[in-house]
Amino acid sequence: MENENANENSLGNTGNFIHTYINEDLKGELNRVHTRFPPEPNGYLHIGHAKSICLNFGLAKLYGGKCNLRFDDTNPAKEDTEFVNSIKDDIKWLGFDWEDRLFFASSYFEKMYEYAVLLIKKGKAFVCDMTAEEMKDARGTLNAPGKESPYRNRSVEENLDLFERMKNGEFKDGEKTLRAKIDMSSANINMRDPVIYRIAHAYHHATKDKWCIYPMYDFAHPVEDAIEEITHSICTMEFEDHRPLYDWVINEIDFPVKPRQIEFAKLNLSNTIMGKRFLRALVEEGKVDGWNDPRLITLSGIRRRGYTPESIRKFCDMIGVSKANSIVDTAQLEYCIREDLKDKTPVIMSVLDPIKLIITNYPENETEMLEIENHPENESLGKRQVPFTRELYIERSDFMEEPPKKFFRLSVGKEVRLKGAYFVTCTDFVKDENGVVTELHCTYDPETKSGLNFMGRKVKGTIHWVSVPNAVKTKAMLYENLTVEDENDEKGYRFNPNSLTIAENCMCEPAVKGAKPMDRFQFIRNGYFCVDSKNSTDENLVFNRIVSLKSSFKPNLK
RNA sequence: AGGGUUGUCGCCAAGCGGUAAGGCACAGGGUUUUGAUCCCUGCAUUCGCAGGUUCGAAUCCUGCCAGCCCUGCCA
Repeated sequence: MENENANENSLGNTGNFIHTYINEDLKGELNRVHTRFPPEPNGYLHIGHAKSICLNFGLAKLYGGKCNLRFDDTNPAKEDTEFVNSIKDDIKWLGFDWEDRLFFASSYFEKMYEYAVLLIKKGKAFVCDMTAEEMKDARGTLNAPGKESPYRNRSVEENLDLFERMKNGEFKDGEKTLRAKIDMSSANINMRDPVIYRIAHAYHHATKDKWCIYPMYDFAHPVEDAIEEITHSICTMEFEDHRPLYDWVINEIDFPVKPRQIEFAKLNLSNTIMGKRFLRALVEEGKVDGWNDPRLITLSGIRRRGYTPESIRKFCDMIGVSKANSIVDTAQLEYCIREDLKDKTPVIMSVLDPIKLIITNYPENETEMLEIENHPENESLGKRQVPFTRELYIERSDFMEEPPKKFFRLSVGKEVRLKGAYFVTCTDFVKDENGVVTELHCTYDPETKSGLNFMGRKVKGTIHWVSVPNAVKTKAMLYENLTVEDENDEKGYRFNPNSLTIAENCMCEPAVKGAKPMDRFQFIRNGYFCVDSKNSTDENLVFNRIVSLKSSFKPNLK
């Protein structure tokens, strides 16, 4: 057990409060750490789940312990095998391994039933005939105690008989429940004789039609943890006031191992809605391209967008774990992916919004092959040949008819460097009937060829370009936040109709030919891009912009 | 007299009685054939507020204030 200095993560960050708790426990009787990640298979995992996965698997690794993957499938109405598969894929993708410890709450149903019977025999549980409505009325309020159920004092024998008949399907949904007998006047509403078993004649994804009664979370979860000999059961803050009930179940059943429930604050990201309801609505209304739309913060969406598992893990390490509810700045996530990609991603030229640049003093049918490095610092990425011709595409935003001060790009009379090629000076431009610039005329200076170490004069700007006859036309998907703030909306936000911009005429240099789904490039000055795994083909490449580059360029500075 | 919990820089977050770590963001400077990267530099006399204890308090005590969660046969 390497617990002495086990309070630093991979970033060398100091530990969080959970390390403190575990270190304390390890000084006592406990000599091992065993955690679990317990998703309900009722939807897709998102980045908030990644925080929990990194926490649970990370703790196990840190303390030389284990972490189980357990599907908490106690509510057949919401769950499906489709989700268990996607959840497994996402966890693997994130880089974590549950080894041979894949469990399902549903595989414990038999044992759970026996434990429920045990509680009945101890006089700690009873079958209740109240309807949901009656129960609600009797529960009391935040300020007033509840009333005891008239069925609370049934004999053990009667309870045993009734509970067995519940199991045997003699009653309809909602007709009866099994309730823990605790305290209807507790200030903690969770302790007011909570329902621990309900009747649901429903098809379960794993147990099919075997059961028609299902345990409630508050009963099932501590039992699952105890069966798996979990030492630390880590969950989110909203379960904090369920902990007395968790401990009640553990103690009444008298499990030999007593897992400790520890709560932490779930992740919130600025300008990002994490809620399942919101995500589902977007998918069902067709506002996004399925659960893996690259704008979504589902793990499948983020993966398709081009985020790496390393970047997500780094992010989770970076934001830390605490009990304070907080909103993490999305800039931190973007920092993590740039940081991960910057040294290992080849840098090539691609023009998102092209206009034509014609070098009037360059021969018409000539093609020069220029050698350009694939990464300014990482030489191991090698070099490539890039064709240069009289007609080029450059970025529309690299020319201004009336440039502000400190505009280091092109305007009539200005000279810039074409990356890896020559200096060019703009002499003239052409507009169409709508006043839109369509073409630039420039002259180049042969002496300024890249690599010749020309020192005659300097230019402030270097812009990227793509040879017109050699350009590979592709599509680039540019993303923004899915929502925008809206004070007039009751939710405080609304769908952002501009969350997707498609650059239909994205002109790339030939280096992109043969790119396969999930291949990543830095398009110089434009950001990191990833070949879309859904819509891209060899003939028609589609790129997703993972993230733009940071920029200190302030276009408004006059 | 409901219960639980949180409050340290714009955003995360260490700190656990010895005189405010770190990261992101931001600002300034240097390098640069990406206005990127990289490299420096700056960025809380102060820890929700008010008292108290102490030689000494973000850390202990008291009282306020604010945020979040809880009245599913969801998890």
